[in-house]
Amino acid sequence: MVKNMKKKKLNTEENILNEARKVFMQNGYDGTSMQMIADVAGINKSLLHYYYRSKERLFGKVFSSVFSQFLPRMEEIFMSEANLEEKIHAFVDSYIKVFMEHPLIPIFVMQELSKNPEHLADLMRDSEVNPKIFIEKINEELKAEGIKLKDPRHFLVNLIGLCVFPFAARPLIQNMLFQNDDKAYHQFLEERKKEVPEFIINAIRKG
Amino acid sequence: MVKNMKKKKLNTEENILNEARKVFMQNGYDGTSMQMIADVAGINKSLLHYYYRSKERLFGKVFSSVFSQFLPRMEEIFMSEANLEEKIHAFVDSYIKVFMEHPLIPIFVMQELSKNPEHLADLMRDSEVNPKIFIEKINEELKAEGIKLKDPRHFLVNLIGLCVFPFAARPLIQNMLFQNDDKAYHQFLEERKKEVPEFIINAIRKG
DNA sequence: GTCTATATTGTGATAGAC
DNA sequence: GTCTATCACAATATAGAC
Repeated sequence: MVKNMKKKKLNTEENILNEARKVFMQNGYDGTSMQMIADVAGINKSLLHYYYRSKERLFGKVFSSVFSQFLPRMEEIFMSEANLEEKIHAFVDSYIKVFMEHPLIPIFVMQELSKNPEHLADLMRDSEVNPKIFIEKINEELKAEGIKLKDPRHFLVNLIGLCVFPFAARPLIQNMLFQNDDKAYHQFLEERKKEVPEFIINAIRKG
Repeated sequence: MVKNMKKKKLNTEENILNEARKVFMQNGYDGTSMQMIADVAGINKSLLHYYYRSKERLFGKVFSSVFSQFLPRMEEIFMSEANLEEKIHAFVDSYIKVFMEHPLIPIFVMQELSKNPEHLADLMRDSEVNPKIFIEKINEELKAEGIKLKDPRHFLVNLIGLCVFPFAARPLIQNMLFQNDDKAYHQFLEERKKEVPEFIINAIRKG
């Protein structure tokens, strides 16, 4: 009765976006051709242009969808009513989880933003996330806990960096530290859900 | 009297490698064409092939030169006779310095390794760096200082991640936390030479 | 060693039949 | 909406003159 009961075969437009997302994330903008996307999506090259006009526009849609998948979490977690330790745990747990499901997000986002930093302005305008009040909120939070930091931005960068880096540098880490053992690397990531919060909390208490 | 007294005009082969390095680091492998390199190097496209046979081979030379610029530092610092705190300071200071001079290294290396992880095997074979004894050395170091960590690999990943991340995620950080102010971002990096070691040492002492 | 010219394939994009 | 055919151009790479 309801539309879209069949598992696959959502409308073509959404299907293209989903498949384009996979291909772009795997190969980057420059490493992806419209032909590759068409093949993966099981349609003709021309249809891509029919729905999205150009490669750049299609990529734009893909990128902002990826971007909005991880950015809002940050604010959401830190604006909640939990205490600081709980927030740190929630933050780390949430991000390690997303990245374990979508391991290509970090390197994809950083790579493409590195090539086109100017696109960030547009993305931030649409995102409803206000970095300034966000930072101010974290600052209050730290003060309330009696933690004196010269600049809360170091705290935030450390927090995010410790979550992101193991995914961005996966090949290096997995090769050098785990002899390319997938299982061992995976377990390492699981451990970090506890290790990273402990590390951070130790680092900032007293000081 | 001596050869190469003229500042520029080293031999063509080296010149190509230097310019190719800049272009590849800025645009990545897929985002770079042989024409771009030829233009920047001020020579003809064909000469690139004359000296390096193919784009892939030229890229290979570039990549391994970049790779060997930052990998050996790691072992060098940790194999020295300094104590743990000194090593952490030396490590952070050394890497933040290199990356401030060559800010594109982190994202370039991670991006290209992410696309071709299999190349790491070759690079490691040439590099004289043995990760296994390196990790063991750090482990002993930590024990000698009375620091009990379940796995020294978390320590190492944290240490590297805290240095690398601010460069890999520069656009995000600079936009969201510093309103795209170059000066402020630069000062932030300078601060991290002190902030990061303090952060780490706090985190691991006792436990 | 360095150039011009060219071969070959792939690219993003559009026109037009159905 | 979806396809085929095609355009104009850029890509890597090679051959051959100088």
